[in-house]
Amino acid sequence: MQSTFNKTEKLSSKKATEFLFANGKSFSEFPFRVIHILNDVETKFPAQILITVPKKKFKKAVDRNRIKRQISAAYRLNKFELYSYIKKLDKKLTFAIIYTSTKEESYAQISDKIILSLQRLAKMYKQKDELDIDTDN
RNA sequence: ACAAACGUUCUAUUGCACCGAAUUUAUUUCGGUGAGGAAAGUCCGGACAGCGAAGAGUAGCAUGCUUCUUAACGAGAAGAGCUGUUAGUUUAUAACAGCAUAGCUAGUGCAACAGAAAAUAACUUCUCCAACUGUAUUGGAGUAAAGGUGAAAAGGUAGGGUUAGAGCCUACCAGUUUCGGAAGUGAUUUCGAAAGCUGUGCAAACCUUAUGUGCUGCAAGAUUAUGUAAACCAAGGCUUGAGGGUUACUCGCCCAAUCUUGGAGGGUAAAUCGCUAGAUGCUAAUUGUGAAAUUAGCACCAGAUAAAUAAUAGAUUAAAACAGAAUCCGGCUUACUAAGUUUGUUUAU
RNA sequence: GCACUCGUAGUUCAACUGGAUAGAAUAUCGGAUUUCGGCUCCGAUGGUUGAGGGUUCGAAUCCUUCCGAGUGCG
Repeated sequence: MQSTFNKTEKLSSKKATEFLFANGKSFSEFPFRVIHILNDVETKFPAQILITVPKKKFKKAVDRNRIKRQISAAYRLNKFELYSYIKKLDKKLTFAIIYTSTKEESYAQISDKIILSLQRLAKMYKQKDELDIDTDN
């Protein structure tokens, strides 16, 4: 499997975005805040991601672009563990990553924290999956 | 010394957007292209597109020495005038920097404190006349020569003149306006003559005047499929003028309510076009003081839509900034890099 | 993409279409009062009026260029 990051892996539908922010559950893993929910989205990939960096904290477009690129690079290299869990479910996962720190962090730190938060996300849906199986039994 | 231009390069791994080709019908492979001098601020000007049933005027807004450049401009070039600094000094003048530089002699308004008075100058002084009376006071008139102020005090000096004074008159000096000659496309400069003309400052105060300007912005606007309102259209009927629509207002223009029947269709979400070959770029020659223009040759150089152009590691290095296209151009403004290279100007040797 | 508004002591606000020393409350500090503290009273400190440039005799105020904060329209 290749560590791609296509247009179809990004959350771009307005409706789905509104649904996510209205009904999604969230947790924060500094310097990120993750909002996530299951939804029916037309894509080949098991998940769609939305990366945002607030304009209030980073005035310059160059800084915002750089952080977004670093996050997306970290995501595409470390997404497979999450995919393996989501693939078992019928629905697709949509989630947003919001950068909440006011400073620019190094790439090593961002990559570590992305791995951590993806693991947390994966764990939550793994538990649900197993619980469903238990109730069936 | 100052100003301008140039805005690191390469390797490996993993990736992104668009275009083309192949394979083949939803993917894969290969190749090509992929941010800036400011892409920024949005301070101006245009192109392009739509809006008004056709149009006119007003308001509003902007600009304001001259000539030129330009598609256009509030931008730029070359000049004129004014102001300031420096050098020089009896002056003259030179260099540099800046200037929203039409009109307070169209009208209105404002000018704190101080000062007699801040724009119709009479408070004190000075002079004359009258009263009372006895050497002072009161009243009337004249007078801008003197009065410590102030940012600014009503041309300056000298003489004449007068009751006292005054451009009241004369001479010289300074300025203003008008007329004429010369130079210049012109702003203007310069020479001469005339007018006692001497009229404070502020228009980035209201305003007047000249010129320009319709309004809204690519979320403009066009098309497609899904599908339907209380909004729209047509016909009939009622009504004959209440009202409604039309860019900020006025005129003008358009419609004719409520009811019945029929037709067509919006919001919302999405896709395609608009969308990148152009007042284009580079080079050379010619013209022009210059902004710039003309001609010739060559080139095709981002087009995304939560938004691609990158992430990591390493090398090169003294160190590498400001910063990321969103319809497109021309300017202005602001931000900014170590060493260096190139170009131009000036000064010194 | 357009169209606007506001920046004044540490904080919250004033300052009349330009006039002098930019004022008030509160906070801070000092003193008085109290056995001590609070309340109260008195006094002091604190401002390059967001930054630069211009107009004017004179600018917080007028004009202009930036910086920052915020609002509206589609």
